[in-house]
Amino acid sequence: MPPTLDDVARAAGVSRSTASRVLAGYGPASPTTRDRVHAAATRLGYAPNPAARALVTGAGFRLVVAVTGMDPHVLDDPYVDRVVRAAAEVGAAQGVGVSLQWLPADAPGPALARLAADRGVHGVLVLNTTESVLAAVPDGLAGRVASIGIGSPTVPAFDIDNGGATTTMIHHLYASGRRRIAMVSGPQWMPCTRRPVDAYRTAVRELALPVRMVPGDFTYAGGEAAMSTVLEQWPDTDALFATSDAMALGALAVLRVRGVDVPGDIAVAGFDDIPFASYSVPALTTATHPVERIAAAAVTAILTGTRAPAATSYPSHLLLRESA
Amino acid sequence: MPPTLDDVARAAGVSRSTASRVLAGYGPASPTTRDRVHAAATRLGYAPNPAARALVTGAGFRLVVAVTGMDPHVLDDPYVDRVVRAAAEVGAAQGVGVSLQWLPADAPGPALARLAADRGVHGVLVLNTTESVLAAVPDGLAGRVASIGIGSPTVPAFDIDNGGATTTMIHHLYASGRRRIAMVSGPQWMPCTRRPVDAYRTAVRELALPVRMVPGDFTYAGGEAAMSTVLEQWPDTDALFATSDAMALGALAVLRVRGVDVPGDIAVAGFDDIPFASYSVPALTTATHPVERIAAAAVTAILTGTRAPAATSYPSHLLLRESA
DNA sequence: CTGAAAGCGCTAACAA
DNA sequence: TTGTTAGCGCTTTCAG
Repeated sequence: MPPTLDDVARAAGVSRSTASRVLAGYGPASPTTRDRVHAAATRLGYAPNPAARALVTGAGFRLVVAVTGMDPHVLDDPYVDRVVRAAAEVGAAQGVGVSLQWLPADAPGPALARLAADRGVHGVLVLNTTESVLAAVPDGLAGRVASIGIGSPTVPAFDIDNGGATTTMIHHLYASGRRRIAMVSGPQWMPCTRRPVDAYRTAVRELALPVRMVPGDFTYAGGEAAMSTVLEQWPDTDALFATSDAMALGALAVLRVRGVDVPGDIAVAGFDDIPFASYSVPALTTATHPVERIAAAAVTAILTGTRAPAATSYPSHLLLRESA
Repeated sequence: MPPTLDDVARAAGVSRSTASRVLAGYGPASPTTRDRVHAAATRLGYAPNPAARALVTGAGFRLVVAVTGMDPHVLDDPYVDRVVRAAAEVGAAQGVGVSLQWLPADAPGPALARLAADRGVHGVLVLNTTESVLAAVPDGLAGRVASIGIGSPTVPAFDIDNGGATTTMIHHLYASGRRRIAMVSGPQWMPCTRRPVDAYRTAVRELALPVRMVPGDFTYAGGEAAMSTVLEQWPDTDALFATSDAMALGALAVLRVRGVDVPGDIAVAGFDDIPFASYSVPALTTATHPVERIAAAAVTAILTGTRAPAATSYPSHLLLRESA
């Protein structure tokens, strides 16, 4: 049987409450007592029972990653994998585990209510969220929710600066001589699509370039379709910025089949820096997407319970390779 | 305040223990009582407090994914991401979270002991494990550990049949006319490397083909190096089986640079079916690696506490594309 | 600065 | 078939 706090207290010759205080680093305690308790604890290999602690403090011990989407397939995404992985790694240090679930975009209320009622839930990290989902976050969850993406007055946001990344990318393409730059955006219902679109519009207006925008869906197939559309609609396009590497790789495939030289005829840039972006032919120019760091920060904010700033933005960095 | 079991019992006009029994679906209870309790529970929106339950049952509420390796970087692997993701999804249903940590291959003892002592740990899923790690699993963890990879008398194994996959792949290559088939294995210290190697040796012996084996490390760069070695050592090689898609893609890159036609001159096959295997040029022939299903089964075994069979093997399926 | 006492919400003997 | 009882291990007032 693992030692309990009582064992430690007895070994140190103090009461259980004193031992508790010392080990929590909380209230007053004489140096002597402090030392004795710590010594006893380490000697016995004492580890607090998280269940007992959770019971009395009312805190949960599980962090839920809730992914907004139309259907449960939104969970099948390497991006989600990375977030969960990072969360599971950060949580390990504090003894909190991570669980993953889908949050129906059209009716998030019940699921959120369930999370709020579940005493086992320490906090919630929402992904791909929308305004309506954020509006449906119950008061019971206040202060223990964070979002990777957009935020709200009650939900702090941790997000990549994809608007800035877009601006940087367009300027890079312009600087390398491109003058007819098309962009493939994400799905229009996703809030994370807005800033890149705005940034693109602003940039091309300022540079006096034509607006060439095609909506995409972040997938390889979507990238193929978008590239075909662009080629058909604006045959003289000399650069394409796709807001995901998967779409950029799809675009690359279409251009290869059609015998279009990249980057000679058309430059192609992606976004995310997925593992194989550097192994495509030509190697894909893209921008980083420090998912793990963002997720770690969001999880830490939830776990520490510190009042996080309304929005924390993470810079993206250009990765210049061969395709643009 | 969320309702407690006492509230439910009072609302149903029964004692707390009766309510507990009914809700647990455990002991005896008259149909009337049963209905009344259930009705009260749903009316009140009762959700049991997992901490209280864990405290009294002594069960943990956290499943630890422990990845064996030389250094903490072993966690930076999409494969680990997938396992953790699958575990987090399965655990969500039972209210258990997942946390992730590295298990030093050379000194797994202390970490394992800590896991065994931590009352918050429900069970442990070990990855990439070795015999010595399995031998170091403390008794305290008995019955709540599972392995994806090799197993031991106390640790049930859930694994892909990579030996069978190898045999199938070699026979496929043979059937398509290849007679000088090289293989790039995984790192030799990893137990999961053994069966494919044995299967390869057996297959080529039976087919009266030469043995051409190069050790790899599962990485893209390792695949490049291995391909170069093969070309140098056995220039007339007409097929390469790499035991990871990443290595196969590296091999493909080398062949492209050297102007070797794939699959015309050399057939290349991988293993894993990573997301972009189908988008390489030529599209990669490979074999599936149903990680999520395996992980889900292992987690379920730990969670249900059922005595799992010593080893469960999952079949791999050939995915014929262009490269072989 | 320290100890006594109460109780978090639940399960599981045991008694009725 | 049901209720009573006794904790699980910890934190936290409240007295000393």
